Amino acid sequence: MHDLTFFRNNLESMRKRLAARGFDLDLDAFQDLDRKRRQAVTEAEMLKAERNAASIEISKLRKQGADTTDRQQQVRLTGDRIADLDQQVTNLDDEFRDLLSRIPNITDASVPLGRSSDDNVEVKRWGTPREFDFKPKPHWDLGPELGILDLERAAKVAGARFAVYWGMGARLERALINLMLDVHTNEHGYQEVLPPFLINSASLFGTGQLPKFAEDLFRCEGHDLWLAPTAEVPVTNLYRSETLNADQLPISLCAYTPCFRSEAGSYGRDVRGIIRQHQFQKVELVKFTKPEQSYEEHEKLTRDAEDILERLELPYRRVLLCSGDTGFSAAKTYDLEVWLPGQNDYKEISSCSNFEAFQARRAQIRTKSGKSKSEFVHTLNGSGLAAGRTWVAILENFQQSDGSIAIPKALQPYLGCDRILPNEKHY
RNA sequence: GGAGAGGUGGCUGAGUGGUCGAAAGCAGCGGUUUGCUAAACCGUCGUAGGCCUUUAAAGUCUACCGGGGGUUCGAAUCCCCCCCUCUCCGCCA
Repeated sequence: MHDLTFFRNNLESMRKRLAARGFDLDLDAFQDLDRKRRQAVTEAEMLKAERNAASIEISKLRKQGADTTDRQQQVRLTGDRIADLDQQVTNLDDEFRDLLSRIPNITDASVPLGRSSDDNVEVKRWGTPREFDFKPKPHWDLGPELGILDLERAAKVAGARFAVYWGMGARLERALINLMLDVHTNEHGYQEVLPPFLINSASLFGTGQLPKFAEDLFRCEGHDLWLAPTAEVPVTNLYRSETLNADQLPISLCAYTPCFRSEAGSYGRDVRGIIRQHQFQKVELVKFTKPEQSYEEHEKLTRDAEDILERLELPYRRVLLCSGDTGFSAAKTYDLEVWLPGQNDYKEISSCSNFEAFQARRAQIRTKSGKSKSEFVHTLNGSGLAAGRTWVAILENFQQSDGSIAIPKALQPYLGCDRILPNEKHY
């Protein structure tokens, strides 16, 4: 959400910058609503001042023993008009807030202009895709053949876009999560948190998923609770409505959580395998920073995510999203894409964003040092990494001609072996 | 799920219908005093929104005592609903 005063004072330039990311701001609608709201507020407040004065007057008169019935009757009428105006103000406020809360963040100056993912800019490439002396298989063949991935039974138990992992498949997922958490907490300076997986509407509003993207979420019937689509939501909202001491910033947190997404509108995309699931596991990195340090921390956070890929010896590239492809709340986003031999392409495995004050303003997360006025923090987050897609990358990149999977050195202590062989107990 | 207690400013904590945005204390900030520190003393000290103003400041008004509704000329205070915290009981991993 934008700062109203700033937005109002810079309407034309905001309109242009929003257009750069493909959002069409209706200036007339904005100004009209803004003007109507201020009119109603002004009128209601004038009447309230009048009523307050009259109440004090009545109080004095009654102490003197005067009959105030008529005066009370008059004020009562004023009260009715106030109630009427207050209702108008409430309605206009809601409407205005709704309008404001659906306007996306503006992108940073370093973000290239563009309309779609075609205009994203590759800024870096690490590792060389391996040369195979046989035709590499996609994970949806490898997993079931090894008896470690079972999509049929997942469909029975839950439905399409769910997975069941057996034996070393399950252990591989757990090993990846443990490796990521250990590296981030021990070597990158993040504190681990384990947040709730169900979250309320206020939290989703704070990070920007609501009100605009409700259809992407799963909701618990009869409760104000939703399944978290990413740990970004519960972790960023840990400090909702709080003022953080500037000396403590930046605060770096990492969290393992499952993530639940309805994937409405993704029909036909990534239907094979486990690239796109209703549930996937992820280790998330979240930072709260002072405004002036957020871009430096954004680079660091992205490097922290990349470090995991490098330890796992997985070739990847870093892509800077263009204005049109950057998400609703973000000012700047890097996607990390891992090489998947089975798809013969790079595929998103992490997304690292700087939201500047956009989420902090929605979630009321401030910072204050000494006597300076409090200001909104900047929030950042990134996957470090999506475990499901890392699982896929391990299988596809390290598959052997005999169908087994070699395990990169860094992961071996976590998996307890250097190779995944066919699961003899998968019936 | 049942019974009870409670939610007031950064914190502690008064306040049961009328200048209460709210006593007092602590912390914070500014100052006086002081060889330094400490103490003492004086002052100051919430947030948001509207009006005014070129912006800001100042000024002024409005709102805010967990959230929402109601009663009243007037609500932190009375009534109703909800949420949260704590204690006990039940249930449960």
